[in-house]
Amino acid sequence: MLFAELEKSPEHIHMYRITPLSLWNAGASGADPEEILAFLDDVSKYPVPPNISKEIEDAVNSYGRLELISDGEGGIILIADEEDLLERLGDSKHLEELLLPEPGCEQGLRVRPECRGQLKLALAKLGYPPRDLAGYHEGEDLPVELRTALGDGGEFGLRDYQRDAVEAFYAGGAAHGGSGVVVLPCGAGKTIVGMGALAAVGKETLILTTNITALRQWRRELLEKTTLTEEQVGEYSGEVKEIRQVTLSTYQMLTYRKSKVDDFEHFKLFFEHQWGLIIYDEVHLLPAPVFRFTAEIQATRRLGLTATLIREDGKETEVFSLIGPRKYDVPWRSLESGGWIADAECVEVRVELDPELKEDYQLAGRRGKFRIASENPSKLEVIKSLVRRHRRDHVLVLGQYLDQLEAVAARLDAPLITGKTPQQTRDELYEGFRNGEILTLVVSKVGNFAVDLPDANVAIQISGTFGSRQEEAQRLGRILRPKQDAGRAIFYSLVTRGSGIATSSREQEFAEKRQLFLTEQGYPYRIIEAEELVEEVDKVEPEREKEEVKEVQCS
DNA sequence: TAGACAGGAA
DNA sequence: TGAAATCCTGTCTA
Repeated sequence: MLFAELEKSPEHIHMYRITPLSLWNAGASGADPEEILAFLDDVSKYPVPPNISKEIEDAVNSYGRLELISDGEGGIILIADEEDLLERLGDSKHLEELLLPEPGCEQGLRVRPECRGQLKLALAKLGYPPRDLAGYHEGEDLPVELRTALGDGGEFGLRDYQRDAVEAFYAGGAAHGGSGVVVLPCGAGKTIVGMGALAAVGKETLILTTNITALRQWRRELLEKTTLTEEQVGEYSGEVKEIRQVTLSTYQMLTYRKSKVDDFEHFKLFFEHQWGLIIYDEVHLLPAPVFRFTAEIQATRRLGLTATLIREDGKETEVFSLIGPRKYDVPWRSLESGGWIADAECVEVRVELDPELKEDYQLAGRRGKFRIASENPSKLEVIKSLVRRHRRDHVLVLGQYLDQLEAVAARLDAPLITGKTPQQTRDELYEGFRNGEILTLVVSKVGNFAVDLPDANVAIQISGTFGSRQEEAQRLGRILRPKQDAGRAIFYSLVTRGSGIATSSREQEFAEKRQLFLTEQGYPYRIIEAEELVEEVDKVEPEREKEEVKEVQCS
């Protein structure tokens, strides 16, 4: 039962924040306020104050007090569970332009159909997110089935949680099912859920992704795992402009404008076909203008897929209102126990700031401090030790600053991939990493989004964006694909320790924020001191290395 | 007509 | 808070 978000997690304490949005999501997924209150009473030292219980109850129940329904003739009516509420809304200045002027019908307020999205957003801001039961336009039929058996005899079917996700999304069937967000960790098969939804809906579909690699990956998987043929799947990108029964495109394509004042040229893609379903891949990265488009196509079924609903820009309400409520969510840890994703351990390594930089650090401004702490050269030694300890593992070194990454790559004598690296070189390096010729790979921010980045079992994060929880989740996801030998995955995060007594560094503060999401998902961070780590590696590893050499000689 | 590259956008 | 990466388009070259 998810009805709160982790806000802070200082040692041994988790601080959750209960927000209207978190309660709406709970309400939308069928949570009972009684259950939530019972849970709170159960874990509270003192009884929950009555006014708080009331607020929680109201918030959970406020999702669904309003409903958008169809009048059967193409019109949309807003109805409420109480006359008063409806009256107040009818008088509201904020809603005036979104409703039709005539009082119209007995049941409720008539909505301007083209304002359906905006109205939902406005009502959510007023604290009454409506349940949208106004239905969807049909869209062109497109019978699709998942190939349940692959040619090589391997069974391919939906895993239980994937089937549950599809069902949760499409609950209510053709009339009502069909808008919402499914939250699944990287590597848990979000594309499969998308295909399941596509098959369930059985209509022409538009799929939007963040980049071309993801687009191609979708295309490949669609052709491999469904009955769709090459002729039915089209790519609408900078290179190719096909519009087929299933069309794949990128957000950047839709948001492209020649200049700031021009129109969005490719917006028409939304109206080009009678799409029965739109799939938003990585919905947490949805660019702001796409919300505007989405507000205009509320009569089309929408599925949002994401590993984390967190948006660093705080546009969660927009996602909730315009794409739909959270329909399905599994804690990462529970997929781990099912063996669908690898066991992972998170370790924060605290590193002393290089003495020569201490003065600079003191004098630097807020952002200067973060940069100096992030690029702390003392991290080099620690990285070296970690790589030495994991010399038989597949290690990814992830960082934010190019200078720093170059220094690390040079020191480790490992290849570096940045945004400037040509695709061909990337492919070669990825291939080398995949087949074990390369054991350590240094990767810049490209690693956050590159779907083709091979799996590793050890990740060392040496610097990252200002407290981005999303990035942290993305990076952990890199090592979560289940390993054949059931080996454990380890995620190291290097953080410069605060210089003063009992003060944290700027980097530490951000690191704490970054770690929230993982803590929420059940991945606690173990903290170790860099000095101890280096010492231990220096003590233990030479012995092991000798043994390894012996083994090699014997064989 | 493909590939390389620069420039703009968010 | 700021740096880095990406994609799309248009132009130039061979």
